[in-house]
Amino acid sequence: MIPDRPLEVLKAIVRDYIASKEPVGSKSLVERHSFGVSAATIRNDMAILEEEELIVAPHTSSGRVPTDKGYRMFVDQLSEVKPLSAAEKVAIEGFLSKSSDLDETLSQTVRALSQLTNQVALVQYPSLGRASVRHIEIISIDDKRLLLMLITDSGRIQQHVLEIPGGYESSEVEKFRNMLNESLTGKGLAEVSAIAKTIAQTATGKIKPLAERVTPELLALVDANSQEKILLAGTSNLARREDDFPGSISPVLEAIEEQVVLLKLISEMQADQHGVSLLIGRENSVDALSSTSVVVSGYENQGSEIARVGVIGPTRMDYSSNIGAVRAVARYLTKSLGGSQ
Amino acid sequence: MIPDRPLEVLKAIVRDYIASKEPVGSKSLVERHSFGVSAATIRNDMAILEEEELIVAPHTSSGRVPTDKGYRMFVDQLSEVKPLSAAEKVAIEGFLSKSSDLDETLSQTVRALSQLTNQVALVQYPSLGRASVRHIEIISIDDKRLLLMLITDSGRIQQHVLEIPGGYESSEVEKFRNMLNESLTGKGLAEVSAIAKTIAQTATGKIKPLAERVTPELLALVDANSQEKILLAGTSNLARREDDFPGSISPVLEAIEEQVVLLKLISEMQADQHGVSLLIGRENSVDALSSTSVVVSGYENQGSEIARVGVIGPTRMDYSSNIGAVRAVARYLTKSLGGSQ
DNA sequence: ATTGGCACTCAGATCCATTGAGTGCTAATA
DNA sequence: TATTAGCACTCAATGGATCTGAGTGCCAAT
Repeated sequence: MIPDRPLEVLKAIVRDYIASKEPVGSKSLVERHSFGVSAATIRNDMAILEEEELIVAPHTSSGRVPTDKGYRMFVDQLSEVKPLSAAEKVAIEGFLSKSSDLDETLSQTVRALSQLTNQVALVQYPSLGRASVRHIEIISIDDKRLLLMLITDSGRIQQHVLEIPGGYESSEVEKFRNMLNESLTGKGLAEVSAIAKTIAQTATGKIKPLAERVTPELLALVDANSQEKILLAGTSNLARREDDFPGSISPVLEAIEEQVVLLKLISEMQADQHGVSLLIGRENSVDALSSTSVVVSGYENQGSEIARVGVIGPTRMDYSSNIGAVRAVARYLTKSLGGSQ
Repeated sequence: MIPDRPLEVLKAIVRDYIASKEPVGSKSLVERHSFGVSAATIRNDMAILEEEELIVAPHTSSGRVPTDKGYRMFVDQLSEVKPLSAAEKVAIEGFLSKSSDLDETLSQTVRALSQLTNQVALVQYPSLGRASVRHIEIISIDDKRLLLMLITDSGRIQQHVLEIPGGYESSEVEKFRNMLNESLTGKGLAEVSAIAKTIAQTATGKIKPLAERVTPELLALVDANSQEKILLAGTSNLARREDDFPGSISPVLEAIEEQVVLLKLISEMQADQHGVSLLIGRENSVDALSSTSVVVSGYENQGSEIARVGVIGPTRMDYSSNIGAVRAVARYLTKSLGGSQ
């Protein structure tokens, strides 16, 4: 275990390094913080930290820089996160309280979070999981085309236009729609597939061709709905911190645009203390993101987590305030969804 | 007017500079192209070009670099654009032929274009303009909430969830919906406002409160529909060309994230030759975009342009192939919309 | 356990000379 | 008149060489 003062030294190093981006040395450390001991003593402490691979020297006899492990220890020690300022709270409320529309709410949220943190913000759409069918609608667009809609209880709406080359009769559509809703409303998305197939098979008469045409599309919608989706905002915030990335930022941006990878990443993260979960540097498995950290939290609807929201930025980030912001936004989001659901 | 050979020299300079990013000098010019004259002669020609501010020397006695004006002259001289390769055509077809859903089509398009050009691609959602109402739908979500939908003939679907605190009766909703559709279907979005208000005013009895609640939301939808929207893809392509931007890329990325600005920009562009329109460098009014060029084309539905699609990249871009790609994608998009509309 | 002292290290800044691609000009040439 | 060869000149970039200073590690003294 690491003794007390060395731990304090680590914290000081992390804070100073985050603030200055300069490797921090024993002397500047004693100058800026009042440890009550000499630089030589601090050096001894730093030797311990280096031994533990919590800090590292970029080159022989230069200041030290925290390692991923160092950052990790730092955030794990973080007993309290920086609360939002009143102004920030007002800003969030203003952003989120306006709409009862899921799409709008999420896109406003992600923008708010990116502005709040000056990082790239991301929010995951509520997906499959425990989502269930709230309503299925089939709307006639013209004589040959229908609009099929699936609304889930998480508020997500998915639609698809399909063509019926031979046309259709609206009474049949009506009948079929009612059949679908009667047997599917309230059912979990996972169950939809089996039930819908049964309906399609048992359909008779004029409805049969319609059912055969619509059912696969409905399943596709369910699929699309269970397909994860992410909203991003503030990519330029990453670019503004160019020098925090060794070579070029472009691989980082590429990785972030790659939604599949990101989704996998944030889905696998487990919330720890503060209800927030984070991956620091190489703790995540994506190579291009090895000098970024990800901070996410879950947001809830009806008491259970439905998706995640967070930020991604350089490892050298202000963890305390980012954790605070992510947590706060996640809560507001939960509240905002709860209110309108 | 500029004589023939100097013009050829300009073209050669642009091409070489685009390829190498190095200021190009008279000697390398005669080496790489067969002008049949000596370097000294080329130097004289270059003096003319410099006089006309078509090229400029980054520092005294270095090679020359095209100015915005030089690029402009270059593209205006461009008699034919690079056609897509067979492979590229196949790629586009593969991308676009899959869906009849506007959202999907556009998002696939923008991704295809960004991959094709290795630039940031953008596509504008069809908006107001000549769009008209195809259908209005009101769907009951639960006993206190309705989903209001507006479908335009451009295929754009806009929806909004609204709460009716006091609940509603489905027969009234039905009746009101029919009223709306009867008077609004086929009408231009611009006319909707007036008509809807009349309906709301003439509504009587039980429908009245419903009408009063729904109408403003409907207008908001029309508004949202006329509100321009842009889809972006491939931002990391810009980052990959970092060195083409003097200071840092981050202001460029910021400007691109600023949809309002971008929209204004591309809306004001007038198609010239090739059915494609471009802004080179400072020809656009956005300061942060002074070292980028924008290439856009319109795509059509039912014979008239409904929105635009294009790319944005460093001034030092391969205009020929980008123009070709944008034009091709715009055509495919028109075709793809036409086919399913 | 802490500290003052000291020799040592090394990245980064500064200075300088060299190099070479490129220019502009002039006088000769076709 | 248009082209060219020749030449002096410019200047960014390159590559040492040197200097500087923040910072280290270690040791002997407290």
